[in-house]
Amino acid sequence: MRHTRHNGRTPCVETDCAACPVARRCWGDLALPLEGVRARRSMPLERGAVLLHQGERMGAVYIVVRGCLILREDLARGGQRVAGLRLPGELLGIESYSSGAYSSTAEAATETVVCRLLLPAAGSGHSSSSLLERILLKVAAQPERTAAPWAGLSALERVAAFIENYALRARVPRPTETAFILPMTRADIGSYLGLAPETVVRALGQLQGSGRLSIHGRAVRLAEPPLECAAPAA
Amino acid sequence: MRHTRHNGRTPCVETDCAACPVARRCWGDLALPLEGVRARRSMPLERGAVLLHQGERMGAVYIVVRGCLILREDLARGGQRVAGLRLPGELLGIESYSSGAYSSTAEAATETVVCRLLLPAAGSGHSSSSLLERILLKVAAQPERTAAPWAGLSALERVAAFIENYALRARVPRPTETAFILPMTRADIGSYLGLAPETVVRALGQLQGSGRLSIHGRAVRLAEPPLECAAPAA
DNA sequence: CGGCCACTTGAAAACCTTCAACCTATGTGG
DNA sequence: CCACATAGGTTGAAGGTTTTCAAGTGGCCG
Repeated sequence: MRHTRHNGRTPCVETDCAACPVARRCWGDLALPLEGVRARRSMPLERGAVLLHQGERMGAVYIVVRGCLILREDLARGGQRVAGLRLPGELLGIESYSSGAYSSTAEAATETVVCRLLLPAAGSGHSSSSLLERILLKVAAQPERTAAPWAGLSALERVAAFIENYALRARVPRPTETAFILPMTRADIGSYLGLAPETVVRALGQLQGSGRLSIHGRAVRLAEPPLECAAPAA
Repeated sequence: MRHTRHNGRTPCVETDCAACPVARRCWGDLALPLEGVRARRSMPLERGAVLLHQGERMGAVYIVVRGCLILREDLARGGQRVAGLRLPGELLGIESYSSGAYSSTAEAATETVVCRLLLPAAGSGHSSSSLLERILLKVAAQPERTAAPWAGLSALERVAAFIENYALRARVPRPTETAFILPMTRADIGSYLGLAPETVVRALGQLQGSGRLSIHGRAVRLAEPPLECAAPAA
């Protein structure tokens, strides 16, 4: 374990995940051995910092440890959209494994720590089965966690579904008792959901009016716990 | 190579993909060795046949060889939606690798042949690195091919983007010269895109009127070749 | 203080859905 | 062969939802 830098609670070390005290947050239950999974923890990225750019040659796969990354995509037809979020335990960059270039820009929505996974070169044939199997599990599970459960819903339901999905993925402890912070602007939420920012504002107002949640600025508290329709495992 | 059944052009055999004459369609360029990747080809599924049901215990991962599978999802709030398509070379069922149950019902939209991949048990630690690496590559690439490039677009643009994306994924040879068949009803397309079937009809009419494509029933011909914005590799 | 950014609100316009009717092709039973 | 039923497709008009435009508020920071 070679220390490269230090920062209080988030030492920047290159280490085996098996030795990490918070490996469970990344890898879920530890039924599979973690030996051979090596990673290098980053310094905290402050809000607004960009971890990687769309189009950049893919250099690494990251896993989010703490905070939140927002994925922005420049569209061919001009303009930008929010293509996704990455919350603790989720992978970033693996979707570029075959295309070779990152498909979106990843920006810290709040103070964020990531680990850079140390992967063997593709095609080398020297990969550790254990590592590959763990990653495959995560990659396979990710679309289900990440996929839009709000397709074909009304604006109101979309916003509600988004917030409940966020609470699940962010593992908010007791979302009906404690308020949590949405780390995005109304415009970002709108872009992500395919809605105008004003529509997000009005939908939040209606949801609050009907008692499904309460919201003050970016602080939300849910009235009912979200169904574990997706995102329990991994 | 053990024959289990036979049917003209689609013998139902359990074999090593390295020995399959059309392995390139499934696995792309053959830079990585295919040794150790074993699969069992199915009999052709006729239109309407169901390969697997939502909620069913996950028993296998399939790869589409020919035809098209349509993924239908029963929603918690009642009703159904088309959650996706699977075209030749695309994987099916891997997203249930961690949840353990299929998340949607897969129905043949046209005569379809699949191969059941013979995977080692998860967590066994006896997996072939070569197989895992190939599958990881495919799984990583799939969201990019499959993700909705029409989020936040108007109905017209959504329908256009869908058809172009379909032509790319289906590898239609010269989509501007030869017509190809969309293997879905207007209602299915609408469900997939989050639009009413009538809206799909009207959008197709407008696209034809403006010369972006021509359509007769389910046969489409494009005016301009789709940009290879996604889905070139894998 | 002034500027900027996120957020909010209202009113008009654009868009999409819904409803209802009708059409066409296909398949079935008499 | 015809009558009938069914499913997919198409069209028009009405109504609802969402977007757009415009204006205004409040917080934060130089």
